[in-house]
Amino acid sequence: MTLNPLAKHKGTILYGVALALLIFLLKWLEWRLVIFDYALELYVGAIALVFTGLGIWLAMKLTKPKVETVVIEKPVYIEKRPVDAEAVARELARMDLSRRELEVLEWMAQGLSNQEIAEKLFVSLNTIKTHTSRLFEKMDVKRRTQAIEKAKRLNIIP
Amino acid sequence: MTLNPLAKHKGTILYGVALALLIFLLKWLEWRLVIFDYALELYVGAIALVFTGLGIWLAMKLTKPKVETVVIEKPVYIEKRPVDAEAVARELARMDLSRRELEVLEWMAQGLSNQEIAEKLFVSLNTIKTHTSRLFEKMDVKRRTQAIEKAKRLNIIP
DNA sequence: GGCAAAATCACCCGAAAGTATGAACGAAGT
DNA sequence: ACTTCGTTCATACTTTCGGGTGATTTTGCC
Repeated sequence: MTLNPLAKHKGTILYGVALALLIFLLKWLEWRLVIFDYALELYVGAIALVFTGLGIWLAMKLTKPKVETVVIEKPVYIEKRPVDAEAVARELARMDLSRRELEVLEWMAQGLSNQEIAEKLFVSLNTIKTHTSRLFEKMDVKRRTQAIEKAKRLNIIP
Repeated sequence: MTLNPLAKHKGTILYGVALALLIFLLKWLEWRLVIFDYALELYVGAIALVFTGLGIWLAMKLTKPKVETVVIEKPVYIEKRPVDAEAVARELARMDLSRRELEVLEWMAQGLSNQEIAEKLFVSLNTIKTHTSRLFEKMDVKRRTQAIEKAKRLNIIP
């Protein structure tokens, strides 16, 4: 979760505004209720209720969700291709493909044209071209077919 | 999560007790503070603070913890991808690729350009283009990348 | 708040790939 | 002899791909 500077303090700002409104409300209540005998008790009760609610709301807003990790065993069919895991890892690290580039690579290996990939990812054709260019550069290949071949050989792609 | 009847209402009971204690505290404060001029404001402020805290505490205790479930797929290694040999054979028969077309397909999957394949097979570029065209037609694909994908999927190519 | 990387998009140009069509040749089968 | 099929090659044309350059926006991080 990343928040821009405004959103980061949204809670605080909301709290401030809510507090201001409450003070007006309380002043009004003070003025209205002093005419009764049991005004003070009612007033205090109301304040207690309102601020209890405010506390609850605050807590709801501000508590961070607990992250629970669930490990699910999912059967994955693996080719019995003997691979030098270390060499693969080294080459993968050297390539350092970004998430988007990897995504493009995957669709590319599925046989999609740049145009089709662009439509699938909701971006322009030019963007895909840029991605593929950097991809080929990083992977040290000249064509998409070579990229696919290398990716399959390194098990980047099933 | 299963709770016994007592534990189930622990929060409520605690809240009740806390409330009782607070009332005593408030009565005491009321008695102590009425002698000052700004007693009411202080009193109200204290109540607001205390009940805000109470609300937060309540929310913490009573709300179910927000849980973000993160699913981690743990790969379970299984021998080999199960292939429907018959279906593959049927499709292969339907395609009925010639010797030369198969050869071109293999080099294609290695990432070679048409020009490179032509040089490798000692024929002209145009010849390779003809082969690839008929290949795509037979395989019912539009691009070489699709042909490669399909060929790998059907185990025509390692 | 500012920096660096990633992602986005555009334009141009040449290369490669793919489509369409036609044609020549030889081997295999009837 | 005739047909069929695979292979070969060519020309012309369209589409896609890939390289190069530059720019703006978004995002992650310190």
